[in-house]
Amino acid sequence: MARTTGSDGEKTEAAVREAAVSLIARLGYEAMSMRQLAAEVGVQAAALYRYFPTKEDLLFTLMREHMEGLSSAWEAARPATADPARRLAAYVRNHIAFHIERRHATHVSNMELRSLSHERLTQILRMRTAYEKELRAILRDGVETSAFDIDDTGLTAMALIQMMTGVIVWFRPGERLSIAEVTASYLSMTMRLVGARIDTNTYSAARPFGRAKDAVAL
Amino acid sequence: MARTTGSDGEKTEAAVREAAVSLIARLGYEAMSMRQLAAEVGVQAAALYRYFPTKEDLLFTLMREHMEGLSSAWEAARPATADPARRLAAYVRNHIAFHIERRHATHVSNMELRSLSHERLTQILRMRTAYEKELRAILRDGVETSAFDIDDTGLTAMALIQMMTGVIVWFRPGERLSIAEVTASYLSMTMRLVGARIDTNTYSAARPFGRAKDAVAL
DNA sequence: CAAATAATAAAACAAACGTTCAATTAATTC
DNA sequence: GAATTAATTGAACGTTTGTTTTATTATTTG
Repeated sequence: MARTTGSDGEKTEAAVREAAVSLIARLGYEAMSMRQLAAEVGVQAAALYRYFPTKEDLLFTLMREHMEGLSSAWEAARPATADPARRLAAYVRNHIAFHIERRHATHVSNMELRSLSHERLTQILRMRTAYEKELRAILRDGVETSAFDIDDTGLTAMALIQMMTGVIVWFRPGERLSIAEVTASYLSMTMRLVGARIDTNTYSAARPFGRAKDAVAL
Repeated sequence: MARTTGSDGEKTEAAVREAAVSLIARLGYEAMSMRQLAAEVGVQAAALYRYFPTKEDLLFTLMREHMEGLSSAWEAARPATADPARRLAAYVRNHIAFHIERRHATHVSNMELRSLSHERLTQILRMRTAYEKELRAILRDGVETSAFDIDDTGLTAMALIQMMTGVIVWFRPGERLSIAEVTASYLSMTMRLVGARIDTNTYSAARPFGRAKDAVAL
C-alpha cells in the first residue's frame, strides 16, 4: 500500500502535533518512540518524516509554538494603561487560564527542555525569560509607586511563576474546584504575597468561596 | 581483567548512587544509559547489576530514599508544641533547606515519576502525600485558631509547596542571593500568603535585606 | 484522460539499548 | 598458603531505536 484514500497532509500534521503533545506529556519525550506516535495517529512511522525532519524538530516546534502562544495571549490580555495591581491581576489571570487550558503542552515545555540542542534550548529560554520579564516589570512598578511591598522583585517573580504554573500539577477540571474558584484564590494569594495595599475585592476575586456574593464572576 | 585492585562494594554502590542522581537530573532517566552511568563511575555496565537488579530498581531506590530523607528531616525539625505560625515557619525552613541541599535528587523525584511501575509510583506518591498532609494540618489549625486567613487549605497547601519547591529551578548557591536571604524571603512571602496576623518579625525573617538589622540570622 | 504531484507504506539500516553469562582476578577466611 | 567469597570484566543476546530509501497509490492539475 501507499497513499491512502482521504489522506490529507494538513490534517495528518495537525493529528501528529496533537498526539505528540499528549504522548510526550504522558510518557516523556525520550520514552515516546516515533512508531508509538505514528500508531496513535494511525499511520506508519516513515510518514512522520514528511512533516518533521527529526524527532527533535518535532519537539522544538511544539515548544516554540507553545511559547509563542503564551506571549501572544499575554499581549492580547495586557491592559494598555493601568496601575500595577490591575496589571498584576491581568497577568495572573492570563497565566492561569492559559496553563489550565494547555496543561499537556505546558508539561512538555517545562519538562523536556534538556532534550533540546544547546542552540534551541537558549532560544526557548529567551522566550520564557522575555515573558517573565513582564512580571518583573509589573512588580518593580508596584514597588516604585508603593502599591506593593516586596523584598526582591526577581525572587518574588520566580516564586509567583512557580506557584501559578504549579496549578497544572494538581488541578483537574471538573473536580472539587472550578477554574473560576482556583483563579480567584490564586489572585487573592498573589495580592497578599506582594503586599498589595489596595482592597483586593477591586478585582472581583478576593473571597471566592461564598464570603462575598459576587466573587465568582471573572 | 576481572576484579580490580582496591575494589570495594560499598564504595562502588555509593558512587553509583551519586553518579546516577547527577546524571538522571542532567539528562533524564530515559536518556541516561547504563553504560553512561557505568563510565561515570569508572566501571563496566555489567558491574552495576551487582547492586541494582534493573535500571528501574535503581531509580526507585533513589526516589524512595529521597522521600524518606524528607520525612525524617521534617520529623527532626518539627516543633513539638507550638502555635500554627511557628509550625508553618519551621515547615517552610525545613522544606527550603532540604530542597536546596538536594537539588538534583529533588529534580529526579519530581520529574521521573512516570518511569516507575504503577505499584511503585503509588508508593512514592503515598509518601509525598503524607508529607504534604502535615502542611495542610498546620494550615487548618491556623484557620481554626484564626491565626491564618485562608480560602481553601488544600489549594493553599499545593500553591505553597509548588512555590517553595520551585526554588530549585532558579536558585544557584553562590550567586546573587544567599541561602539565608532566600529562606527569609520565602518565609515572609508564605506568612503574608496565608494572612498570618502576627508580626512576622517574630520569626526573625520578615525583612531580610537590610531593612531590619538582625534579619539574616536564622 | 494523461501527467504531475502529494501522501503514504513497507522494508531495511546501523547504532544503541537493558540485561545476562561465563571467565577471571582481588580480597578474605580458615 | 589453600579455599572461599567478593567484585569486576568482556563478550554476547535479542530488542528497539531514529531514520532513509524505494515503490506505490491517491489526488490534483492541465
